[in-house]
Amino acid sequence: MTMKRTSRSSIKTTAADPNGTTPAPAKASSRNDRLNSRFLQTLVGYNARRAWSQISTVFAERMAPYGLKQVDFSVLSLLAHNPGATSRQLCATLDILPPNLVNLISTLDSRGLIERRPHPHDGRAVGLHLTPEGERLTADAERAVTQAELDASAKLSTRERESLIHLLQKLYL
Amino acid sequence: MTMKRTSRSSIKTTAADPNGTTPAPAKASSRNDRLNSRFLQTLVGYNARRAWSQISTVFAERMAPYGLKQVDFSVLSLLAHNPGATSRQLCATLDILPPNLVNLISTLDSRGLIERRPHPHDGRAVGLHLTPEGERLTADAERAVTQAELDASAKLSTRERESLIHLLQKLYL
DNA sequence: TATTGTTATACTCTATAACTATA
DNA sequence: TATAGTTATAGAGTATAACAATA
Repeated sequence: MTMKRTSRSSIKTTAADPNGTTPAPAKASSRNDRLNSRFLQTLVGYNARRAWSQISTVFAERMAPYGLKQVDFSVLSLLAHNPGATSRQLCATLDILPPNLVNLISTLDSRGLIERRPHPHDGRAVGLHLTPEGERLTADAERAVTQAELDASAKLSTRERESLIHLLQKLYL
Repeated sequence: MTMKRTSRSSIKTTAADPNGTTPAPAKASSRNDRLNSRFLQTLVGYNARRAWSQISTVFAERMAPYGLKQVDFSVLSLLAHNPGATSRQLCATLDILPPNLVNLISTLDSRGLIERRPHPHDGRAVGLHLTPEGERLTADAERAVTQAELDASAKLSTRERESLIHLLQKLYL
């Protein structure tokens, strides 16, 4: 498996200089690397993409020990709370296309994390269920994700974090 | 040019039923397509990705007449406010990798929207500038983007929109 | 020795068309 | 005729290694 690069931005920013705005030390380039991006920063879309990218990095790091990518985790978590769900339902809920779910499901099956059972009412469909091992791994991963989220949004207060989520949901729900 | 699919979600939701939670009409599938995704909805990352995806769709539609994708627009807008910027600076600002900017810059050049001039102080670098046509198109595109953003975030008040942007920037800046 | 811009390339993500088996 | 799951495949997005010219 090829790893996503750990993080570009985390190389350039530190806890002491989280904004990366400190004047460059003497050894750095004489030109200023950062451009004026004031207009882009007035856009919800631009900021949402940048923020998501930042959180993604933390997410990927914390999920690596479990061998899960974001979609993998989303599928497992949905199955934990919706046993017997079908591929079609996962696709509708996560807004992904059926062909792109096939290999993912197949891999989770091969790893022994999920099980395909005939659907009780529809011979075409397949009900997906977590195995006991899948349930354990998903529960662990959910705890790790919750912690990763808190770490990635450490600059926000609890109220700010809740407010942010509420505002984001107003955009897409 | 291949068009990104206009929008999955906008087909399934309407102004009258923005959440898509209304019980399915008689003709629809007997099973409920939507799963319980309460856990995922507690995650900033998940919500940011979904919200960005939603805005992306609107953005792509509105930028299609200009023949611009998101990165294209970001580059043009940065050059409008930072004439003479280098590829290296664009990469650092937008968090993209140099090899992935080459064709993009080359295409904008071929279209006559930007110009490459020798850098005044550094023989290795190339200063990028908008052409008059590039300036006109960028100004038009910026107005269209501003309007697209307002439309895509129409469910938010001005204060909410500003608050959302502020909270997102706390995550990545 | 380090950096800018570039080429070539590979891997992942996302999308469409078309097939099968069931309904 | 429509839907669930699948196959094959194409295109976009993102990543690394390595090179030439310049600092």
